[in-house]
Amino acid sequence: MIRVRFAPSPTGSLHVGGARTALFNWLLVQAARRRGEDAVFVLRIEDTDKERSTDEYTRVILDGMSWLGLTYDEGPLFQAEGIERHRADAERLLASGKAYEDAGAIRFKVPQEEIAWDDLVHGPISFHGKDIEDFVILRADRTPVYNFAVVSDDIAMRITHVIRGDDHISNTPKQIVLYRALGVEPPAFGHVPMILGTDGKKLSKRHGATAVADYQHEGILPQAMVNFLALLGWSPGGDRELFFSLDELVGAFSLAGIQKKAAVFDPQKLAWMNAEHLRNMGPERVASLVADRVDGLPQQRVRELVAAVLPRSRTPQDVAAAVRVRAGLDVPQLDEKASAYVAKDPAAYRQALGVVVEALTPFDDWTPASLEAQLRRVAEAHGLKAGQVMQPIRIALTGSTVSEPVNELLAIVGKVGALSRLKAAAGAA
RNA sequence: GGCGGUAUCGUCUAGAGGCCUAGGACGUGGCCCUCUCAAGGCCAAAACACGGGUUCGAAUCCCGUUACCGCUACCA
Repeated sequence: MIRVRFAPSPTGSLHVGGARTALFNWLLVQAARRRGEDAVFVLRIEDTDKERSTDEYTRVILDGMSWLGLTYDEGPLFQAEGIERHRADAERLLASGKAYEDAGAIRFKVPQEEIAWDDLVHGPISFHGKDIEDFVILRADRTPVYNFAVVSDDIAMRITHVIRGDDHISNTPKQIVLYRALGVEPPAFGHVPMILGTDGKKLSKRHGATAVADYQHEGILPQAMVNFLALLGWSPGGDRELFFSLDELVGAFSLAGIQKKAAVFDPQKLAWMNAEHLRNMGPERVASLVADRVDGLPQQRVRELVAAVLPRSRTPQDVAAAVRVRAGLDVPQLDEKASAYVAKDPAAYRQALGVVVEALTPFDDWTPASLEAQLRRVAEAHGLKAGQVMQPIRIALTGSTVSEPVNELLAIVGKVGALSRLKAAAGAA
């Protein structure tokens, strides 16, 4: 039977570091269940700051976890709700002489002995009591201090495995002596590496997006986020790194693969991984993902547009924008490179579009293969290179210098829409 | 300062004494494909922090040094 807990502070966001700790705990539970063991995931909120609006902040954590697909079995339990027990536990230590009063507060007397444990990820770690000062467990205002409250709560929740960030290693000996003083065998501890920003410093706001919600809004898929986070500080061994579902991850997960060293969060790799996940979903599922952004186009039409656009998209936003412009829902806005291309020789751009319009207006075999042949004939007839004809079309139709091949682009846009767009661009440029 | 943790390409990592001329991935550079590339294919540059041991043999084990990180609060 294992019971683990995830204990975030309600700070108004679910930090990627916290999300990853939650993920590791969750994975540990799921993997145990798969082996037929009883396993329980408890959610505990460290809500001690009365100034914060806990309900709202807790909501953010819950939302983040559910977006990632991380379910919990018990909770959320709140640290503040255990305050009577914390006080009673402190009184007990006071009564038994294991703690003493100091300026109105209760201070724990740290035993002068070796304090060691076998860390689940680091192996044996040991401290000596003489290096740890007696610390306050109950403040003068009778509120508990973190190191004491967690222990009391984890005992009450019968937690067997504490998986948390490396920054807690130095807290662990304090907590272990507290467990013993309270007459309870300490749980197993595992400290997972921290997540750093690209400058090697602890990931913080100044690194840009640090909350899972930020990435959600940027168009990162939850599967991609989970996949990426899992691989930050953990490795299945070998070369595998794409896991398209939580289920695959559970199958590969083991505490043994957890790294000891801190990992740098690389947004570029996340972006790549997101594109992989997006393509893996396929046109069908991506189409339903962007369904609410395409103004009620027929499903079948959305699906074929998505299929055309998917290979060059990294996020659902990319897909939606590309689909909309091809469907005629948005007028193409020339991006920087496209503007530069046109500006280089506006007359040539306009002329190329002119001859294309002329050649395509009477052309009815609107298939990729025929369009390709027709376009090449046009180019040759006017002494132009293929690119001098193709690129203006691409820009006029999408506003971008990058897209699927132009013949395919024309086919997917359709004759009527393409010609009117081309004519407009030929006249306006 | 004290205590603790960590140390393989720029980044994520494989590696658990010989399989390592150190593998993969992101990113970077080049080539191919080609009407474009944010698609696809191929190639390249790029790392065992340093110094001592142990061993026939060390990226892998031990010690030291250095660097980085954490804790050292009546913060969590």
